[in-house]
Formats: sequence, structure tokens, C-alpha cells
Amino acid sequence: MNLKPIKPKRISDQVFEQIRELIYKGSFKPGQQILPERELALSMAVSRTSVRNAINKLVTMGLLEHRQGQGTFVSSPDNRPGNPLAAAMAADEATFGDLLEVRMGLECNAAMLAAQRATDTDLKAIEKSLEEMEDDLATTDKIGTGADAAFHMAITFSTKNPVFIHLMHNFYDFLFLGIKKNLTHMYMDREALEDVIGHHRAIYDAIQRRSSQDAFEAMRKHIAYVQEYFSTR
Amino acid sequence: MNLKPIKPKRISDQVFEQIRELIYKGSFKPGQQILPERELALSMAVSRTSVRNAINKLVTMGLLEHRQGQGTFVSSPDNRPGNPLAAAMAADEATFGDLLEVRMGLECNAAMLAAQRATDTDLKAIEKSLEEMEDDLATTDKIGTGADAAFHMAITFSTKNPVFIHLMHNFYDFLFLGIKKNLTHMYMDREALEDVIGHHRAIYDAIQRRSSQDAFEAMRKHIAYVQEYFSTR
DNA sequence: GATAAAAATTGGTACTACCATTTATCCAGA
DNA sequence: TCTGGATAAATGGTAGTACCAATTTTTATC
Repeated sequence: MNLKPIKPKRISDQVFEQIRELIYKGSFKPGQQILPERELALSMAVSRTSVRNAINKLVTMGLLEHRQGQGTFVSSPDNRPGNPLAAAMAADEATFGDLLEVRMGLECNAAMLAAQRATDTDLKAIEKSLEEMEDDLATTDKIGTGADAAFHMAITFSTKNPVFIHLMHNFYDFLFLGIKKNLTHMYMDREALEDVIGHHRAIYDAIQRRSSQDAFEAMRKHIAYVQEYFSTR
Repeated sequence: MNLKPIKPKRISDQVFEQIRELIYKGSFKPGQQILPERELALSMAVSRTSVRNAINKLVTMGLLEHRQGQGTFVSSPDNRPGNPLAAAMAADEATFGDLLEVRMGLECNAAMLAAQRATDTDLKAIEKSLEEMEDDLATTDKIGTGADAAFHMAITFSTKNPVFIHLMHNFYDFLFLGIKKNLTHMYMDREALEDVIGHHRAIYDAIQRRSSQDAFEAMRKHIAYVQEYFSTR
């Protein structure tokens, strides 16, 4: 028969999902203070209780941090404990090269699928991260890790594939640290940073043009470039 | 000087500690139902809110489990840690098609890397799984899920990439369920089963020949075949 | 201008009421 | 006796309000 298992959706869980997406997409950047519980409740038209439960869940998961009297803040992935991947990397059991290999497999396909399925909202989110990176480079001569990570996460969300998204959630801290390391090494190398920006724009263009082939190839080139960059110096 | 280690003892945290102790000490055994929130609040002379916050924390940590209308239960350590993937699939939030999409990205690359790095031991492990599948088909007219999953895991191990391997570990249960479903649908379709075996052998041959291109392509064909198989019936 | 007091902001607790789901119980009808 | 439905009870989930506690900002006072 194969009927459908009914799904009860708790309000706090829906709030939870929304806030988590905002964090991963970079609307709430690491270290930044998020909106107060009362305002969130008002915006989402739910009670403060539900918002509170959602936030508490994110706090015990380590994504947010409470400070009484001040507010709630996005905790930075650097000092987030308990991530087995980050631990493995700290123990030198996993290298950034390993990370890039996996990203090559995952993200090329993600870009391809994103080109087929991204909504206008998704495209805007991707473009926003892209513009943020460009602004960063123009004003501070470097690229913000948060914006870069948000760009890649936004593409993943565009695939609309729950398995992909779930995998990327577990992957985020690792991705963040890897990108941070990459960008740190490229610091002061203006040319490399501009190349990277160019790659990102090419990826975005391909997705926006709905050309899945080009999106795949652009992502492949981008990651291959980073691999090459670090293998030669 | 080393003065005061100020204690910001939140009430919910104290309740949290107490309940956790009870679980660890075994007063609340796995599978058992704990006292209702209202009774706990009464016993500890605190509000239900505080008890609720404490319990919620334990729930998101995976030690407890909520069932509306029934009560709160101590979750058994077996299914405690992280299998939100299987849960997501059970809730039909993720389909087998989603799984195949992700596998396409991951495993094609894994096969490619395996062709470059597999040791003789790895090759033997892969071949063993392959032969087991062939035996299964010859003797029982079907393919064992375990052998199929083992084949793919063996390829992942051959990549020697800790990140890949870690990801696949978290992925295994999901992979297993997916393969099982695939094989169940192909049951009695002798031709399809033989095709699948052929794909596996092609993958193995390519890896054994150290041809990373062929390995990538063989894996791509295999997964695409399964995708096609299920999209048309 | 410096310092103390007051106000505003924001997370933490408490309490109450009610909703939603599950289970148990009872009862009428075939 | 069995079936089905209605009812009630138990229990987690939401909502709303009020207030407490800590922090920051503003204001008042000297």
C-alpha cells in the first residue's frame, strides 16, 4: 500500500529551521547579534515561547550563544566544540587537501542542480553573498570568510535536496575553517583573490543562466584552482 | 588573587543536572518513561517552564525523547547519536531520488580517487564484495544488500581520504536503506540485476586498471542507470 | 567633566490557560 | 461477542502575561 506518514510540524521547529538557514546563509554572521526574541516573535507572528524554544535548541547545538542582558549571538565556528571533523583536522588526521577533494565531488553537482532548481529568492541570496565578497575586497583588500561560506551554502540550499542540505549542515564548520585557511594564505595576494572572485561570479552567472553544464564546470575550475594554488606553495 | 568563581546557577540548569544524573545512574533506564513534567515541577518545587527547558535540552542532546500525548522517554544508546538522516527519510522529507543525487556527486569522485590510490588489500576487499554479489545472484536469484553496500564502502576506504570516510560513515545507514529499496524493487527483474552486477564489475575493472577516468564514468553510468530505472516505473 | 542614579534593553522564570495527540474507558448497536 | 464511536484522562506543545536579573545606555546631579 505504501501510504504517507503524517507529519506534525511543531511551530518551534519551523522557527528553528528558519533561524538556522539565516545563520548558514550568512544573514546572521558569526559573532553578530541576532534579533531579540521579542522582535523575532513579532516578525514571525508566533509567541515568544516558541521562538525561545527554537533558540534554546540552537544554543545547545552550539550555533548560538546566550548573554543575559546583552542578547543572543552567532557563535563562531572556530571555538565551536564537539565537531568530529574539526577535531580530526586539528589532529592532522585530515588535511585541507582532503577537504577540497570532497568538496569537488559534492559542490560541482550541487552547482549543477542549483542551476536547474534555484528560485529567484535563492538567486538573490547567492548574489548577495557574491556582492558582499566583492565589497570586502574593494574596501578591505581581503575576502570575508563568512561571505564565502555563505555563498557555497546558498548554492547547496538551492538544490532543494534535503540530503544534500543535511550533509552540508554537518559539513559547515569544516567548510568554514577550510575557507578561512584558504583566504588567510591568499592574504596580500591581490591577484589570487580577484581570481577567486571571478570564479564565484562565473558560478553565479551560470546558475543564473540555468546552464547546469557551465555551473558544474565553473565550480570544478574554482576548486581545482584552489587545489593548484596550495599544491605549488 | 584568584577570588570568586561566580555561579550563574540558572534554575533550568540545576534541574538539567539532576535529571541527567538520574539517567546516568540508571534510575531512569533506557526506554523507560520519566515522570511527567508537571509532577517533576511539583517534586522539585519549580515551575513547569524550568523543567521543560531542562528536558528540552536533554532532548536535543539525544538523551531523552518526546512523544506528545504519551510522555517523555529515555532514548536507548543504540539510536542515540546521529542518525537524523534515517529519521528524515522516514518522515518522507527525503526521497531515494535525493539520495541518488548526492551519491552521484560523492561516489563518482570516490571511484576516481580509488583508481589512483587503492592498495592491493583494497582491491581484494572490493573484489570480494563483487564476487559475493555474483554468488548471491547465481544461487538465490537476488543480490544481498550487505554485499552491495560493502562494495561501495570499500571504494570509499580506498580513497584514503579521512573526510570522505567520515562522511560515508555518517552516510552508511542511509546508503544501506537506499540500496535495500533499490534491490527490492529490482527483485525478480533478472535482467536489471545482471545489469547492476555488470556495472559493479566495470567499476572494479576500471579501478583495478588504475584508470580513474573510466572508474568515474562507470560509476556515473551505474547511478544514472538506477536513477533511470526508478524514474520510469 | 566625572560620577551616580534611573531608564531601557534583553534574556530567564513563573504562572495560567488552552490546544493537540495519544491512550483508556464506556456504551450503543449489529 | 464484536464493532465502532463517543467521552474522558493524561501528557506534551503554544500562547500570553507579568515579573526578575543582568547589561547597556541615558540622564541627572554634583
